[in-house]
This record gives sequence, C-alpha cells and structure tokens, in this order.
Amino acid sequence: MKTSKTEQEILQAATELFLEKGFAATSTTDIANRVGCNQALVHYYFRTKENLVRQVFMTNLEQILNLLDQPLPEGLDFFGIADYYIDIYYNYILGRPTAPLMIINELLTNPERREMVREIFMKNLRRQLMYYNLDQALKQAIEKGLIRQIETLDLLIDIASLTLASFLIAPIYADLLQRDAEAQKEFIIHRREETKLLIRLRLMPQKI
Amino acid sequence: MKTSKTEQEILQAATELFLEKGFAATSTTDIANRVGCNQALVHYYFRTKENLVRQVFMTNLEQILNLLDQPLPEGLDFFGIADYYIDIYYNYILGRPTAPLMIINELLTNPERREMVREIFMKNLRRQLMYYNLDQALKQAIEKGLIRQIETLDLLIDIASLTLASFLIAPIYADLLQRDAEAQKEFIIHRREETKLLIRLRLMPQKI
DNA sequence: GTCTATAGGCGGATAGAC
DNA sequence: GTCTATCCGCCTATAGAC
Repeated sequence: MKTSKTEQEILQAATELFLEKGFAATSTTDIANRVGCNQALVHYYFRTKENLVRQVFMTNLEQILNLLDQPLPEGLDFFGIADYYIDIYYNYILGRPTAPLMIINELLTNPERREMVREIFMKNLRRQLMYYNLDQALKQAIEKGLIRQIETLDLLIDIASLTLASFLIAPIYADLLQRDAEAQKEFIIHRREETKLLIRLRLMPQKI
Repeated sequence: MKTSKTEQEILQAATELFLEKGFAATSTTDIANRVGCNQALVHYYFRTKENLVRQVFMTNLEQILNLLDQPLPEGLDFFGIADYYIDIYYNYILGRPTAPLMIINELLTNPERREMVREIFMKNLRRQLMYYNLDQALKQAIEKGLIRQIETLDLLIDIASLTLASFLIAPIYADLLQRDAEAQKEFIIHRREETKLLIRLRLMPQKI
C-alpha cells in the first residue's frame, strides 16, 4: 500500500507526540501543528484518532517483538545468550526511552489492546518456534547441570522486568538527584550491567 | 484539619477512579456520579481537579514510602531482611495493584510531580536516616565477606524493579493466556518467590 | 452544603469550497 | 489533497437559588 508524503509526516509527528505525552494528552490539533498543516487533514488520512493510535501502537509493539526474531550469533553459551538479549533490549529502548511506558500504559488501561497482542503472537509462527526452541534448549542445559533450574517464562520475565524498570526509573532518578541527561544515560548503562550480573548469578549452577 | 463526610466520600471515589482509569480519563462528573452527588460539589470542596489529583497522588506516594519506615524484626540476616522487604511491597501492591502504574505514569509525564517527590524525601529526616543505616550495614557485611559487593541503591532498585514489573505484567499475562483473576494472583505470588530467589543469589558470596 | 443552570473552552469529526 | 468553517459533545469551573 502506497502512502503519500503528507501521510507519512502525520504518522511521524503522531508517533513523536504519543511517545512524548501519551495518547490521551495528544490532540489531533497538536499533530497538525507539528506537521504544519491543519487539523482536518489528519482526519482526512486516518478518519479517526483511534485509527492513528492503533497504527502507532501496533508498529511499536511489532518492533519490540521482532527483536526476538534475530538469529543468535554462533558459539554462545547460555550466559552469553542472556547477555546478548539484554544488550539488544537496552540498546533498543535507549533509542526510544518512552516507548515501553506508552505500550505498558495502553495495555493496562485498554483491554482491547491486549487482544491485539494476542493476535500478533498467534499470527507469527516463527515467534512461537523461537520460544519452543529456547524452552527445549534451557531444559536440556538444566538436565546436564549447566544452569540452575528455571522456567523459561521466568527467565524472560526477569530480563524484561529489569530492563523495563530501568527506563521507568531513570528519569525519576535523574530528577531526584538533579542530574543531567548524560548522567541519566550512564545510570541506564550501569543498570544494564547490574542486570547482566543478576541474570548470570541466577543461572549459575551453585547450591543455595 | 477536620473534613466532612461528603468530602471524604469524594476523595474516596476520586482515589478509586484514578486508580482504575488514570487521572486524565477521569472527569469530575465521573467522581460525582460515583458519590451520588452533582459535579459542582466536587469543585466546592476541592476547587480544581488538579488539587484533587495532587492530594490523591501525594497520599499514595507517602503510603508507599512509609512502608520503608517500619522497624525491622530482630535477628534477621541480610537474606532475611531482603525477603522481608520483598514481602512488604508485594503485599502492599496486591491490595492496590494499579497504584504503582498511576504513580509511575504521573512521574514520567508530569515533571512537577517529581518535584513533589523530592520535597517528600527531603522533609523526612527519618527516611534519610534509614537509608544511611542500611548503607552502613551493607558496607560492613560486604567487608566481612557475608554478602557479595553491591551498591545500596542497586539493591533497592533491583527489588523495586522486579516487584513493580510483576504488577505491570500480571494483567497482560492473564489476558494473553486467557487466565482468570485467581490465576493472576498466583502468577504474582510465583513472581514474588522468584524475586526472592534472584535477590538471594545476587547477595550470596560465591565466586563468579 | 447542596443543588440547577450555564458559561467558556477544547477536542474530534465532517461539510464544502478550491 | 488541502484548506476554512462549523457542528456537536464533553469537560472544568463558577454563579446563584435554596
């Protein structure tokens, strides 16, 4: 489907504003102002604001899920794999720090968005295969005593939790301690390494 | 300062609605409807919606921070202390699962709220003392080799991240896997135990 | 204190000229 | 495709009767 230059600009401006202020706080007039056109044009292309929101939401969500689809570099053990995924997610969010909040927020307050997530999951067989493969590999490694017992879902949630929270906490941290943007970035990188250490220790097969 | 019964009811209804739908999506008319009065009365007591929001926000934030002020039970080692705080926070949020989202959301989108947080921190000397004491105790334990090297702030953020994220992820998890509320609660309790394990392994003094 | 009524503004959406 | 003009509805807030 071909899209005109103006339509692209509107979509781009909408994405920026949604990430800055959230969906609810952004009006179609705001979007038009940033593009430099009038408000009617936004409705001409997308008819309703809801359509626009849906599209931005889906695009961002797809991007995040697609990060999992990349092929693994060869010759990594599980500790290397964990580090690899942690790096991927931190790097992605570093580029768009407010994206996870927008998505989380929308998922929590709007049940129909969760329906959209299930659709995306179910449609993508490759993603289901990825999960299955990871699950099998983990189980084997646990049996061989290479890593400590853990559910696959728990490992993923552990990583996601620590990554997500880093970005939620970073701006608050920076403001509370009156630090600048550079210090905020350093904080996130520091948290990335702490995350790697936590996960590594979680997987290391030593007795409790 | 004495507050009338109606004022209490309005505050209560506002709190409920803000936690359910967020600040922006809740109108003063919504609040009046839940109370069973008319919308003008809300403004009679609080003059502006912003005042109401501020009050609810501050109250919830204070409650969360006050959880840290409780005296520790005697005779716990650091692993016990960690478990103790993890339990406190999980139990609190189990009672009001959407409170953290409301606060995080407001802190991220509204810079002036962060100013309020700093005020609360700075005013409460006892809280600063608590942090100082924890910091000292941790440093000593590290020197003695009882626990692995860790920054005090990192330990607190580790715990907060995992706790917070559990509640953000729980409703999404339940919807995606089409589980009911009971399963959702089980998920959170399961995550609580996983959190304890992670922190325990992080603190255990063993070589990497 | 509690009500009705209403002002005033903003947001989403559409009609219609060009 | 892009614009101006405008409708409609909801929101916050206030005025004023009781």
